[in-house]
Amino acid sequence: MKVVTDQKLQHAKDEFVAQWGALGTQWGINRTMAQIHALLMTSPQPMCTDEVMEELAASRGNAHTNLKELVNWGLIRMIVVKGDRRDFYEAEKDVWQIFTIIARERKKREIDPALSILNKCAEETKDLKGMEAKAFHNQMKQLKEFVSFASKMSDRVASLRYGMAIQLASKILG
Amino acid sequence: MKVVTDQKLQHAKDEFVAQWGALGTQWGINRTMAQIHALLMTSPQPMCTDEVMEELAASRGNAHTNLKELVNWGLIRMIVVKGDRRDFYEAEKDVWQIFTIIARERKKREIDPALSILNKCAEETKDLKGMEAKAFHNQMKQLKEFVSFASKMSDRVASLRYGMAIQLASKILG
DNA sequence: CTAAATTTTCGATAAATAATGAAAATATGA
DNA sequence: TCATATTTTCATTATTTATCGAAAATTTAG
Repeated sequence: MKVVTDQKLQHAKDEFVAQWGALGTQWGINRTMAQIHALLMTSPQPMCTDEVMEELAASRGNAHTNLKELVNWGLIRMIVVKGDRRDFYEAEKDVWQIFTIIARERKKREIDPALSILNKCAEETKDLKGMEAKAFHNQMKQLKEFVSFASKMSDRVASLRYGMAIQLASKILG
Repeated sequence: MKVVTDQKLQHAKDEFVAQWGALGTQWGINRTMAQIHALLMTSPQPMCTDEVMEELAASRGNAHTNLKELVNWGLIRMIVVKGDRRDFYEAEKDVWQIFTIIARERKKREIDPALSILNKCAEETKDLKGMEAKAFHNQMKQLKEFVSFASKMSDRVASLRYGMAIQLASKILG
């Protein structure tokens, strides 16, 4: 029975890692990064680079680069095991933490640059005369205001504690 | 003065189209699709395929494919001009509409598939014994519940009218 | 200081994705 | 119906992005 359990567990884990990796590409992060994240989120212990390489059949360079990138995001952290000179890594497992980290990162990559373009185009056309120029300026302004609003919402929500977020959500869903 | 205005306007439009296109790639949609969307969002009239090709220096195949894709998303619509057998296209310009369309599409591509993986992995491990299996199952469950919650929120918010959304937002931002 | 272990970098290669352009299919008006 | 305009498809090519793997750099123990 123990063996069967282990097999089933291993199967589910492998599936999770593989599928999460495939999803990652939909998501704007590469397969290996998403796979490492999945692997560490479901690993009972921190893992070192060689274990990650082995588990995912990835090269050292690839494993290394993506481990560092995940550390940059804040989705995993480096762990020092004393008496061992290798670096180990463990994932943030709290779902709300994961969510806020991803929200911040996406805002940085997707919302902020859009806002800067919209601001620039709105600014450049604000004094122009003529129907067409006014229509363009107005469209930029509308977009800009909306994106700016979305940006603020994103910050606000990501800064809430989980409990507060749930409370807020109940107002929306209820 | 008219010429200067036209030049400035043209410059701002070109910039918007180019930059929006570059942003699109960050976004999981290809450059041409984002450029066409930018172009049509800021065009006073509907445009036909050849006009789009010309404006973006894109091939017919590329323009065609991405126009159709934008129609599928619901971000633009086909317009029939009588006495003209070409297809014309115009963009949805309302920012709240644009937002809800994109939210729906992202949910479909990013949230729903994640939820299905998490459900499967949680289901497969729900009866397993042992610490490790329980920990894995619990992690899947946590993730699943959160993603499912995010999915409901997304639906709910995207179904609101703009006025309601603003009202709700004021509770959050205020 | 030296040697071994480990991390980091990076040019080369592979894989995935986007774009082209021409041929085929379809629709329209005479 | 036929000729022409327009749309659609898709094999080929180009571009971008991801991965490899080995060399260089760094760290640590003795």
